[in-house]
Amino acid sequence: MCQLPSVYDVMIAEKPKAAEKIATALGSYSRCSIDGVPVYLLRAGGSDIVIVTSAGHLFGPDTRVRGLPVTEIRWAPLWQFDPRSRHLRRFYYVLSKVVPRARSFINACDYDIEGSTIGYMIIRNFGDPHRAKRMKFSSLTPTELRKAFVNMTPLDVSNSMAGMARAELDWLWGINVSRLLIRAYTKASGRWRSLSAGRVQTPTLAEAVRRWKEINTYVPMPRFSLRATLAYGSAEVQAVPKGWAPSTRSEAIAIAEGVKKGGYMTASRYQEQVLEVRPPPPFNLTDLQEEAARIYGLSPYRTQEIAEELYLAALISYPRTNSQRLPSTLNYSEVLNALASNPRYSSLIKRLVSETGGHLQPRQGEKDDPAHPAIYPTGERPERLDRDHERVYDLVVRRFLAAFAKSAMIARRSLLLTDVDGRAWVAEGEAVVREGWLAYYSFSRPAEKELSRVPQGSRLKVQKVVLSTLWPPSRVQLSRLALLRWMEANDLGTKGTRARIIETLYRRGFLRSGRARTEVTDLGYAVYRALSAVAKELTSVELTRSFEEQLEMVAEGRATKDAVVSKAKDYISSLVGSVLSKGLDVLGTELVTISEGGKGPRCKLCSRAAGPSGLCELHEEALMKLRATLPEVARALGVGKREALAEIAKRSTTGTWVKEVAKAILSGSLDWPEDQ
DNA sequence: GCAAGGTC
Repeated sequence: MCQLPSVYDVMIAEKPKAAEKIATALGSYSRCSIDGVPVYLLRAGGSDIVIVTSAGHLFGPDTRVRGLPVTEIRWAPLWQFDPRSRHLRRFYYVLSKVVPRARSFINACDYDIEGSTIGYMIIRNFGDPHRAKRMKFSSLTPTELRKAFVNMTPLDVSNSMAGMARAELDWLWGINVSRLLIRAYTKASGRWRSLSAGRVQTPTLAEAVRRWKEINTYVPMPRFSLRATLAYGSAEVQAVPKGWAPSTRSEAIAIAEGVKKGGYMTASRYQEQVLEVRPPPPFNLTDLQEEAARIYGLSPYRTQEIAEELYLAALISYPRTNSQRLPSTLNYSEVLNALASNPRYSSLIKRLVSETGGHLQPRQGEKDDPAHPAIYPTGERPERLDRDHERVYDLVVRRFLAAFAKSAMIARRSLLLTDVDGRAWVAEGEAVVREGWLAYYSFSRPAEKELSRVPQGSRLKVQKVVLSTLWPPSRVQLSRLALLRWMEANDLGTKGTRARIIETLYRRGFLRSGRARTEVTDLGYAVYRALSAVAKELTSVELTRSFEEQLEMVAEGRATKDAVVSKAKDYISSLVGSVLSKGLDVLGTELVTISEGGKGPRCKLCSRAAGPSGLCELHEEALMKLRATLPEVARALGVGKREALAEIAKRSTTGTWVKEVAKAILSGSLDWPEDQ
């Protein structure tokens, strides 16, 4: 239990870890707890301070309205209506006991609009915004926190209003359009199903659709690769064309024969270039998710879950960060010493200390985060971790060690050659000449390849020339990781929500993991089409950009939250009204004909609704691309169109719909205008 | 029940 002073100022932190850091920074404190929620007591600036904490948002928008449209928003404690927020009840209880009795209130949540809102809502519900101040800090370091305490500013109400506006706009768009989808689906199919739309998830679905179409309508263009094996003494040298490529198969064959007949190539220049490769910066969450996916195939969401568990076990620092920078206040050698007690890292750390001579200057990245530094190991010794936790932890430790190590030195060697007809060829080699950070973080080690030094003018005997026809795969990717990268590049969602929102798309059945990659389902495509027809703004990142502009106006006091929200209410109500008044037809038709079969003509190649051509628009698009590319493929291969079509139908890199179209033409079940 | 944003 806690004995509170009779007069005190209360300081509200966003999360328990921050409360602890603030307490530590401000002086010697005593800590007690109520219901397991920590409370810190200390004297600072001549008064008694009580530090209490939330655990993220404590309040959120809710409504009693069940129908459509819904414009009534009530902010309510999350634990009262959101089953996943039940843990917040204890925090709510403690805040409701400690805050009201305070003399004044300090919002010490992270300095961003979400933090401003978290603290403001607590002060508004349990205290009094007129007797409140704001602490502004950009990191949780003692110096910064002390500075923020001395330089407190008036409560930043307009930032909180911007945060509330963000929440209300997201909620209005999300709840209304989701309900509209569900209702249309239920009406058209007679079944209930959970469907959803939102400012972040719907543009992400739209991007998945774009990529899915690209991949499935992809027609590979054959490339003819030549590889000459040359002998230099007892060494073998592999040479490939330099700066040119045969454009047809017959040309490639002629060249291969000419080179073989010529018998030798002449070395024109041997070059060696040593590249300095700096260590990668310490991890932010996205980089960690990328590496865990690349190296271990972990989904971004799984990686995030694991990182959060490692954080709660005090093994690593706060993972929901954008920063690639380690705090200068962190005692690096203390962390290294602690890590060295783990036999797994002791010899690596010994090596690191000797290589750096104890001079620990980490590589810092470009990206920063106002609230948190990059992810680093605390040095705490892990007890027992399962395989995936162990892997993620190991990545964090090694990336941390690598940050202090020297650059790697990579020698790129190349040998320029000329064949008897004067064409240029090149043989390449790569070697690690100094390991540097690669010794600590070996996941990025280049594949080494030898290349002996050959003096200029030497003749190298041609042993063989191999010609292979390549059908390069589409460069477009569709996977959880690819979508995550796209979201980050477009500033969609936040570090903490991106992976989760991607999972939502899978959970709703909009996306599905196929054999090798992700696919959009018929349902996902139907939802995308339906929304393009009735709420186009939801399908693009522009809605987020327009939110950002409006929120900035609110934060700067050039617009009020109520004005912005009420405009959105009007807009969404009329959107919902117009869809409802048309009997949900547009939505329902899209949802049902595409995902369930429905009535009307079917595509000759699948069960989707067909257009006038007898094909659905996806196979139609595949047919068009095939038509545009086929002549070029046939010319490159030196064969007729029908034979080229047979080749395309066989290739594993060909897009699925293109393959289906090609097979149908070959079997005669689909007309091919070019034949007539 | 539907969003997206905090964080346990």
